[in-house]
Amino acid sequence: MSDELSRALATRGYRVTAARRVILDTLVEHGSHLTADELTELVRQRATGIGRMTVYRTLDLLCGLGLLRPVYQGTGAAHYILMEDGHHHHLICTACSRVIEFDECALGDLPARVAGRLGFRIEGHLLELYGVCAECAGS
Amino acid sequence: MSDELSRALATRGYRVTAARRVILDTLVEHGSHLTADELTELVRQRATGIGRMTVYRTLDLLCGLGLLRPVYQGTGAAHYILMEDGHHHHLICTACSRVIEFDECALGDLPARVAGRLGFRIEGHLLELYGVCAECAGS
DNA sequence: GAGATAATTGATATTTTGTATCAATTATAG
DNA sequence: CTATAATTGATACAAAATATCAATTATCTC
Ligand SMILES: [Mn+2]
Ligand SMILES: [Mn+2]
Ligand SMILES: [Zn+2]
Ligand SMILES: [Zn+2]
Repeated sequence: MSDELSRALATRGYRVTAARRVILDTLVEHGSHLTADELTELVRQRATGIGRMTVYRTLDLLCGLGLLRPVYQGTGAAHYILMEDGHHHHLICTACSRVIEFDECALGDLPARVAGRLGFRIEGHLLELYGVCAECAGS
Repeated sequence: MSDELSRALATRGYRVTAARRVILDTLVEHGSHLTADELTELVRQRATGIGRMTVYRTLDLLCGLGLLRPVYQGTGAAHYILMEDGHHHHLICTACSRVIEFDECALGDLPARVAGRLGFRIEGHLLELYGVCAECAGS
């Protein structure tokens, strides 16, 4: 929910402005995987006059809070994924670049083990599995 | 080793040219996390006259073969990580952006389970754990 | 509510990063 | 060596990200 993102901003002293609200709503409703400029386009369909810079800055803000994460998905632009509950998981076809999400998160005690050894406090993770999808394999 | 990368190119019909050899050597010896332009700089210290495009293309080639992977590490440019044995693991401090590698790979049968369900043939993965490092936490 | 204060915004300019093109070069096969 | 095709690198271009700053807006104090 975009409400959660709003609250996350608010509790850290950031203002939840009209522009930011539209950006967050659009981001959440579209379900991530957007680039900054793609998001700007969508945002401008809802509210005219929102600057590109504001979108970039809002994305940076969320990234800084660990709620969002830039990843590559083929092109040169960053695609942003929401880190709901701190994590996100992808299955990516290296042949057709298809990206599939999956929820299963069976890392077990790996994060805790690694973190403990190195003195980290873990907050989340991104797991991307690479392979060849059924369509691309059977050709 | 850069020999492995060379062989990977060779066995797929790509020529292992002088320029490519220097690029691969530099990439491996420096131990990844470089951007394309950073790598270009380093490459040019070893062999003058190597074009930026050749570096970009060689990186693309390796990415296409699943031996390399672009990730974001703060800046707007792609940082390339070597996918030795098909995988790579990061521990990233969200406070200071420090990136630590770890080898431990205890995903268990997760890849196989997810892959089986969706008809994927898995070739590798990237796991990034996000958190706060000891230095940043104790301040 | 009015004014002071500081955060935020968006236009603009600039830099950085990535891509397309193409003639010249180089590697490989025969 | 010659023919062929892959590769290269200069150049031009496009896309993406960042810097700047005056104008606007939100919040706080009164
Ligand atoms: Mn996703
Ligand atoms: Mn790494
Ligand atoms: Zn596919
Ligand atoms: Zn740190």
